[in-house]
Amino acid sequence: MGVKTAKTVKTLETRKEQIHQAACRLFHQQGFHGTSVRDIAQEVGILGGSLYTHIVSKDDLLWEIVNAVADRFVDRIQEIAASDLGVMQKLRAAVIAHVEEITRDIDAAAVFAIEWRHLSPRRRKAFTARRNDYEAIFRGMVDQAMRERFIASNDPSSAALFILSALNWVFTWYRHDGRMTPTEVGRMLADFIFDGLKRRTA
Amino acid sequence: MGVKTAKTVKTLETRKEQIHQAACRLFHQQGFHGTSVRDIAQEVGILGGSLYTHIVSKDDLLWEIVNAVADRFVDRIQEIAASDLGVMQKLRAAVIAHVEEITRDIDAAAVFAIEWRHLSPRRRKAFTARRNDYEAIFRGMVDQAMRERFIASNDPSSAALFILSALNWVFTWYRHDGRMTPTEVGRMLADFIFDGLKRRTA
DNA sequence: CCTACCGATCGGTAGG
DNA sequence: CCTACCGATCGGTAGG
Repeated sequence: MGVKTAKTVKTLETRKEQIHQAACRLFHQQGFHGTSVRDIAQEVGILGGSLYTHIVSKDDLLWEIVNAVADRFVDRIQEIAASDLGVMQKLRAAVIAHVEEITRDIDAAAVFAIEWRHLSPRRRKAFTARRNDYEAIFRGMVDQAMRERFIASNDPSSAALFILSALNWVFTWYRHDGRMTPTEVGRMLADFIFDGLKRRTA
Repeated sequence: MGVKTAKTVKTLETRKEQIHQAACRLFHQQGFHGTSVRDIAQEVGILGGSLYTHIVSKDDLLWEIVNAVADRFVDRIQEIAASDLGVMQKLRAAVIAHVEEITRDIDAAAVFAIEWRHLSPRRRKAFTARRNDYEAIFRGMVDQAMRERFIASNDPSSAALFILSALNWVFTWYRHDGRMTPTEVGRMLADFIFDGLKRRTA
């Protein structure tokens, strides 16, 4: 037994990570309530009851998944907000980061976007609060861009909702075997959002 | 008993309509697999087994709901496509119509957007085909607008996905007690999509 | 539309 | 991590 004891790259994952990955895939494909703990266990090669050595409850598993995604979103935008970029560059960077995070793991992104509704009421509330914080940072950037007269509208809430809407649906159509990288898609969407589709006649 | 025999406006609905409405609400709030046929039955004041006088199966109920929504989307865009409007006016009208249909019944729109995944495999395929047809009409308009040089990009697929993304997320945040009507939201989003958020410096 | 029921499966646990 | 099990609930049906 030397230093490289891993049989394959796959088995470097801990069982916990395997369970998270399997749960993401199944929650995305079949929905939270359409996935049984036995489905998840089977995917990692154990029986249903044995899952409970690794998880507290099915609800707790969902909670860990959506929180891991939320952590990444919040980290990315806080770093951008704290940078010394101009406000329009910050907004562009935030759009690209959002697309990068959504496409990093489509299954996890889908669970984050859709299945969080099925958290227990207490946790659903906590999740909504975190997402509101994230969106508030976004809205703050939009507001500043309006005050600095880069953005035309005077309704930062609606403009922020427009941006986030355009981004949040990406998980339904992005394909990793397509012709664009996540960053390229992010840049393209940033162009569409800030410059619009219409040809500038100037 | 005169002409106006209805006890309340509510009881004018047929039992079938009551069931559809209750199912939409519950499928949206709890998800398809998180809603039992007994939940739906309780909402209309009968027992679980009695539902089956009105529906064939739970899957069939979901199918009827998503198809009713699909019918409305397709009707609206076909009427616009067949009109004699200019291509940019058609696109604007299609954006507004899409928002109007999504906000007409938020519960139904959510089931249409999200819960269709839980249809039986055969019906899921049929649903995807219908949605692809709808999106193809949208994409055709975008393509024509590019050929007529109204739209700058030369990638109609990506531009159409951008538009539909911006619209399809609206069901998560539109509130009927908010300050804008569906048509106003549609017009605003059309402005954002085609003109962009950035102030035109011309 | 209800009563009464079907077999299957659910999330989760005890004890090893 | 498995064996064996818990009470609860699932979608759906027969017979009235």
